[in-house]
Amino acid sequence: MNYSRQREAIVNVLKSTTSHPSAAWIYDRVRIQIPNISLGTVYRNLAALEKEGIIIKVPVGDAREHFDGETTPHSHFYCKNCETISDILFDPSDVLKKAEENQGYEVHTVTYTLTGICKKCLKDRI
Amino acid sequence: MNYSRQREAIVNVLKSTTSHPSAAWIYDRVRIQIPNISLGTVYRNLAALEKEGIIIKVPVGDAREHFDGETTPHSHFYCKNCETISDILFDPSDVLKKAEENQGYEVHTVTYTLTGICKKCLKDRI
DNA sequence: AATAAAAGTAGTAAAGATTACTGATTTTCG
DNA sequence: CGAAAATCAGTAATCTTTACTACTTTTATT
Repeated sequence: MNYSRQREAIVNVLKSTTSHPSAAWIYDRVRIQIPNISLGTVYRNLAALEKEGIIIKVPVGDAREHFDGETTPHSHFYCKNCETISDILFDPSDVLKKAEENQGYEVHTVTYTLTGICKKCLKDRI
Repeated sequence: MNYSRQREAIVNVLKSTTSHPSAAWIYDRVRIQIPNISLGTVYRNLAALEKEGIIIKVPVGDAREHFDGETTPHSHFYCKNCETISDILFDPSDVLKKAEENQGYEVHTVTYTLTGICKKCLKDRI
């Protein structure tokens, strides 16, 4: 994997947010630094970075890819109302071992995915 | 929620497979029974059924929605190579309670989401 | 430093997935 | 039965992702 200014900027954007953004959001942010970067470049690099394990994908089931620069084991809550993804501190890595030992998978990532209504939306009485 | 033949057919297709299909796959199957059903109808009903808790969405992070007619607590493995989603038996419901009690969320669904390479693909030496 | 192969990019087009809209049909319930 | 509400088919529009191509940058080697 050779160096590229574009990829470095993408990683920096992703490592400096906790918002689990989509490709389009990352594109908008990186364009502040590199105005003529192409959306295809963002997608290509996100895929490459994920393959290398430098970033991970966050599964939430909303028909969009979301990415996370934080790769240490943790979990995610997806609010169906405001569509925000928040980190939750549960560490699922014991499950990784169990799945590899008992079920024969080669496991790359594990996360709990919780869906429901977040604190803020509950308070705002949606 | 009023009755409709289309919705009943969609539920039946979904309850009779363990493949965690996408909307397009469900559409193709339902069309065998109801040839002039519309894709929009499939999407609308899947969303309505999910809202009612009759089916759930399976989060895998592949930029597509996947649905599951099995709503009892279990977990999912997504193979990055063959893109198959398989059930794994881990019950994550203790985490649901913890999240509601300690973190104040209203939790609707919880699942472990594992990604990696499945047994079959490992054997086939991809 | 010069240079050639490999890797990466911008820009655009195409494909795939989902949502929105409209006028017609079906369901429900008095 | 008959009217209001819900649902539908068909289509268009939008959003998301991938593919392609000619050009540029990086890397390794001299």
